[in-house]
Amino acid sequence: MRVLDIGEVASRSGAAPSTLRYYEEIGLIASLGRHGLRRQFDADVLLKLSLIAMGKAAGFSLDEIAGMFGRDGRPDIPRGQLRLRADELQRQMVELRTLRDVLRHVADCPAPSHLECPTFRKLMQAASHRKLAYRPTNGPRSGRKVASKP
Amino acid sequence: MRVLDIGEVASRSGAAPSTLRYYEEIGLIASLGRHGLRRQFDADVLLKLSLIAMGKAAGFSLDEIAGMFGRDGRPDIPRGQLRLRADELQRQMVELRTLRDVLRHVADCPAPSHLECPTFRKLMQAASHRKLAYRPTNGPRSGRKVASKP
DNA sequence: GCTTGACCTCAAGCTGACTTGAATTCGTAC
DNA sequence: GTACGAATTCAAGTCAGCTTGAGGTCAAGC
Repeated sequence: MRVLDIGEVASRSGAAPSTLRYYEEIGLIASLGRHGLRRQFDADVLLKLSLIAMGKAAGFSLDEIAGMFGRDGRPDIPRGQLRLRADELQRQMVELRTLRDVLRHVADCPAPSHLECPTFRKLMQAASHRKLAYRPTNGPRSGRKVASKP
Repeated sequence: MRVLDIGEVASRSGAAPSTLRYYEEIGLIASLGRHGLRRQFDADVLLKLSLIAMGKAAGFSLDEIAGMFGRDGRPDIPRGQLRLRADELQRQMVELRTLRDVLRHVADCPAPSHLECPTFRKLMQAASHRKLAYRPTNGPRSGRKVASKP
């Protein structure tokens, strides 16, 4: 079992030490113990950090990501829920693709002003059916708090 | 020229009145004036709010969005920036797809623990080349401040 | 044995995008 | 003319996800 100290985890994962400390504080990752003052981590933490990075990239909050790990720190989500999440990601992807296409169109459209471009106006029409809603910071949903393990 | 008061703009756009006031405060939208205390808006503001919504969905900050309107209040979006953003959306999509695949795999994988499943590990390997980096709140970049018009 | 440099803790600060609350002011309907 | 409801202002609060800074501690290398 390889043991890494925080500095190494930091440089390998790209996360700042302060971030790792923060993650530990909120119970998202766990350290094995200390060497003097220095936190020591199992090398597995790198894998977990990758998962966390992916989750963040996908728009999940840290709370939600934390909910995806079981008591033993292993990923452990009811399979049905996983499939639901996957489907939601699928939908999100479709939205992103649409948006990407809009942006590309607008970037390449030769009309002097976008308001004069019929394609743009049409896209705007389509978009304006969507309602604005406030979502504090990022992430599709905020729910349970990250629990610090007792 | 249709004139709407703030309540109507709010209900049509889905943005809360407080949000509209906030947008006006930072110079993102402008009101025509008042009827008594009530702000009055040109109906055009709805289009602008749609644009703002799209911009937000695309990951632009309000600052950036504000920068996309010319002096006359018409959208005037730098094409290069749009392409960059589209490319970033592309990358985000790829991440989402990977995560979706991970989730789907995990949902269907019969291995007792995912960490022991070679497929899982391989997917994670692929993902782990990505570095984590802190981006304060949302949006890939924060830049100029929204200027209130003099 | 001393220095060095990376780590530690703890509280506080920051960013963006709003919301909330208290106290107030209107226009309109009765 | 008075009550009502919706809007107003302003300062302060909120949220996530960290970073920063001051002051302290430790293990390893010389």
